[in-house]
Parts: sequence; C-alpha cells; structure tokens
Amino acid sequence: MPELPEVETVRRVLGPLCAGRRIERVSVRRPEVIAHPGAEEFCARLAGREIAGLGRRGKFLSILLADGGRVTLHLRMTGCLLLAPADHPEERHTHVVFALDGGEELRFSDMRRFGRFWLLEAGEEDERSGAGKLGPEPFDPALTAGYLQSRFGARKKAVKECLMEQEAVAGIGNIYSDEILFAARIHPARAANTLSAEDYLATKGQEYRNTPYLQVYGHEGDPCPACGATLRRMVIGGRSSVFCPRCQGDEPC
DNA sequence: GGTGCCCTGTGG
DNA sequence: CCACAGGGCACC
Repeated sequence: MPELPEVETVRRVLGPLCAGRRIERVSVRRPEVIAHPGAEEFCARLAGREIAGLGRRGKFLSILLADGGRVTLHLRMTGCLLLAPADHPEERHTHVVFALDGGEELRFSDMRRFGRFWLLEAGEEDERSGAGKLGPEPFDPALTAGYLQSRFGARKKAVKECLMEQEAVAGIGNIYSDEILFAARIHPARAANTLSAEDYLATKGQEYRNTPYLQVYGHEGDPCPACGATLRRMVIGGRSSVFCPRCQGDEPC
C-alpha cells in the first residue's frame, strides 16, 4: 500500500494518538520482521519506554521515544500499522504488538511479511535500515529542477527508475512515479539523459490539484484523463508502468 | 543493466 | 493454473 503519501497519512493519524503513551510490553510473533536487534532484545529494551510521537522520512516511519531512542520501520508492500483496543480481535497477519498504557495496542500486520523494524538508541546512527541515505523529500526546497538534472542528466536509465531511487528522491514508488511522469508528459521508459531542461521544468508553476484518484496507475486500457487516448502498460525496471502514448509519447525517446 | 527472491493473496 | 501486486535487496 504505502508510498510517501500513505506513510505520511499513517504518521498524521497515529502520531497524536500515540504521543505521551507508555509501551508496557512488546510481543513479536514473527521474529524475522525485527531486523535489528534480535526480537527478544527488541521487546526487552522497549518495555516501559514512552512514545513522544511518530516521524517519517521517505517511506520510513519512526516511533520516536521520549528518551531520544526510536523504532524505525518500513511497511514495504503490505505492512500496516494501526491502533486498536486490546480486546479488539487481532487482524490477520499481525506480527508485532506494542501494548500501550490506557488499554490500547499499536499493531503491525503484514500479509507478505516484507516489512521490517530497527531499534536505535539516542545518538545511534542508522546504518542498517537505509533511512540514513535517503535523498531529499519531494517538497524539500533543495529538490529543484537543477538538482534532478545534475543527478539524472547523464544517466541512461529510464527516468521512471531514476525517480524511484530512494537515495535520489525519498518516498516515490511505483504508483507515484507513473503519476508524476503523466503530469509532466514524459514517457516513463525515456532515458534520463535525453531529457531537456524544459522537461525538468515541465510542471513548474502548474497547479497540483488534489485529484483524489490516480490519473494513470491501474488504469491501463482506460481513456487518458487528459486526451482520451487509451492508456498503455509496459514493464520498466521490473515494475509495471502505465502511461498515455499520446501525451507522453509513443516511443520512450 | 537485468533477474530472482523474500511472502501471501487475488484475479483472470 | 499462472501472472501479478504499492519495496528493496542480493546476485550474475
């Protein structure tokens, strides 16, 4: 489910609800989802600590602890974090449960079990999760056309794959890369080194209307919302991609 | 650069 | 039955 917008939604909804609460105990049913330290140590070290709030960087979430420590997690494909009364039946595929004071539980469920947790103490550098080497956030002022051009301008790789590199820009995944390239009228398979300065500026100044539904992703075969041509699907970098052959071009370059 | 893999579930 | 799913990584 989650790319940056979805992860940010989780943070905004659950953050205020978790802030100020104490973790009474932690239960891990699938030890493999705890990437660091071991599951036993993870539970032992967290018991009794207070949550200050939730943070996010790219697609990583962090449970920020009042003592400066943090639990960083990645939901990957199907991970889900939710708050529920302790007596509420547990969701299928629940792998980690944080029992909080006040009778509620913060639960992690994940059908495909790709999601991972890392526990870090105050001042400890995160060298494992990947959260430490993320590029700028999409709305970071440092993320300019010039930055993208300097980063991608010489790359032969498809522009879609470039946009999904977390070290280049944090938080963009398979869906939003398609949406971004549709808005910019750029073919997703186009080699990054063929883009002009104008391409990099294509959507600058345009209104980012809050279209509640996706424009192209998942709409293969439907008419393009801009021109009516039939949206097409192709595989780029092993990921399925949907685009408009008229707006974004029939051929990649 | 590609490919496969980690998993379970869903839909054709 | 097979193909595919919003992520990321290890491996030729």
